[in-house]
Amino acid sequence: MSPSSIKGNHPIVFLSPHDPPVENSLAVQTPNVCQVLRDANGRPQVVVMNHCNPLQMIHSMPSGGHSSTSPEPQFYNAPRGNTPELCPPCGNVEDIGHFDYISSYPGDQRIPSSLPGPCTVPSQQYMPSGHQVLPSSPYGPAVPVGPGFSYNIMPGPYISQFHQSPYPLYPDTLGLYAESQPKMIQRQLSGAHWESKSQRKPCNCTKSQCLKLYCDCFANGEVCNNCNCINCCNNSEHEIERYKAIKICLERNPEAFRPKIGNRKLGDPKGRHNKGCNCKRSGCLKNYCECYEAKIMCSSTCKCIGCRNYEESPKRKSMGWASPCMSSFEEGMDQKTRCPLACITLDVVEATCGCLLAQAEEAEKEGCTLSQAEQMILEEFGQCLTQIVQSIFKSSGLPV
DNA sequence: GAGTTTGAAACT
DNA sequence: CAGTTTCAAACTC
Ligand SMILES: [Zn+2]
Ligand SMILES: [Zn+2]
Ligand SMILES: [Zn+2]
Ligand SMILES: [Zn+2]
Ligand SMILES: [Zn+2]
Ligand SMILES: [Zn+2]
Repeated sequence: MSPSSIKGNHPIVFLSPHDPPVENSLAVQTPNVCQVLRDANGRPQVVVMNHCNPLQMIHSMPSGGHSSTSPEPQFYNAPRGNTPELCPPCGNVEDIGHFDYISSYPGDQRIPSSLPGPCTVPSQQYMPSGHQVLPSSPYGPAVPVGPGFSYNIMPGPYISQFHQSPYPLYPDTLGLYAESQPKMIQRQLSGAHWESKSQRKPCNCTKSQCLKLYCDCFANGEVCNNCNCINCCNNSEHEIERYKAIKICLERNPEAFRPKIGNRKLGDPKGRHNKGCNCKRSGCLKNYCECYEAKIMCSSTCKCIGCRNYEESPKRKSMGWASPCMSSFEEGMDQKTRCPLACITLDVVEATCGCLLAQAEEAEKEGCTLSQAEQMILEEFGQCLTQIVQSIFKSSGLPV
C-alpha cells in the first residue's frame, strides 16, 4: 500500500507545502493576498499590496498633466498622470527607449517627500522618466539626452503606503525607512563602512557592466556609487546605455524593477515573494534563497525543492517525529504538479515506504508480535497520510 | 583571499 | 517554453 492508492471523487492533491490548490481537489483556494483596486477608469486591478515600493503608473495612466509625483500616498498602479500623447518627449524617444512601463522602474519610489528621512538627499536611484520633463524638478537635476529636451532621471519622492501598515517589513532601528529588498536590511543592520546612510552595499560586477539585473545596484534602480565594479556603465556618464538597458529589462519583464516582495493581506507582517524562488539545493534556508534572504516564508508561488522555509505546524513540533522521514516527505511534497495525484511522486512513495520500513525494523528490534508490528506500521502509515493531508491544508491556508 | 556552490537572469 | 549558460553573490575553507 502506498499513498498513491488514495482515490475518490475529490482527489487529494499532494502538493508542496506551499502549493496552490488544484481544482476539484480537496484542497481549498488559498486566501487571496491581493487586493482589488480600481484604476482611473474604474477597471478593477488585482494588485499585490506593497508597503515599501509601490508602483507608480505614471505614463500609461489616463489622466493628464505632467504633475510628476504628487506627495499623497498612492497604491500600486494608482493613476498617476500622463497620456503618452501629452508628453513632448514621446515623439523622439525611440533612440533612447520609450518606457511604457516607466512607472515600474523604481527610480522615484523612495521616501515620501512629506516625511522626514534620508529622502531629502537625492538617492542614487535614477528614474528614466521620459515623461517627467521637469528641468526644475525638486527631485534631481534634469539630464540632457539630446537636443531640445531633457529628462529628469533623478529620484522622485517615495510614493508609498507603507506607513499604512502596522507591520513594517523590516525593523527600522536606524531610522531608515523600510525597504523592500532583502539586501537593504542587511545594510541597515550591519556595521560595514559602506553602510553609512544612503550607501548601499557595493557591487562587484565584472562582466555585466552593471547594466543587467545581475547587478544589485542596477536591479534596485540605483546607479553604482562607491562600488567595486569593473567597466561600470550604471552611472550618469553612460545614461543612454543605461536607458537602453532599462528598456530591455522592462521589455523582457515589465515587473523587473518592481519590488520582489509583496505584502500579504492586512495583518500579516510578512511579505510574499512575488515570483517565488526556485531553490533546489539550499532548502531555502540559506541566503541563496531570495525568500529566506528577505526573511519571509516560502509561499505557493515558490517552486523550490526540498523547501524548509515555511512555518512548522504546531502538530509537527509536538509530534517530534523522526526528522529523516519528515524531510523526505517535505522534499517529496515539493514536487509540484497540477495533475491530481501526480503529486504522489516517486520521492513521496519512497519516503513513505522508508517510514514504514523503519517502523517495521523498529518493531522487529523491539521483538513485537506480528500483529503488534502490523499495528505499528499501520499507525505509521496513518501518520504519513496525516502529513499528506496536513500539507494540503497548509497549502490551502487552512489551520492544521 | 581563493575556490566552490548556488539560483536568478540571460540566452538559445 | 525548457534547457543551458552566464553571472555575481553566498558560502566554505
Ligand atoms: Zn554592479
Ligand atoms: Zn554597483
Ligand atoms: Zn557598477
Ligand atoms: Zn528558496
Ligand atoms: Zn521561496
Ligand atoms: Zn522554499
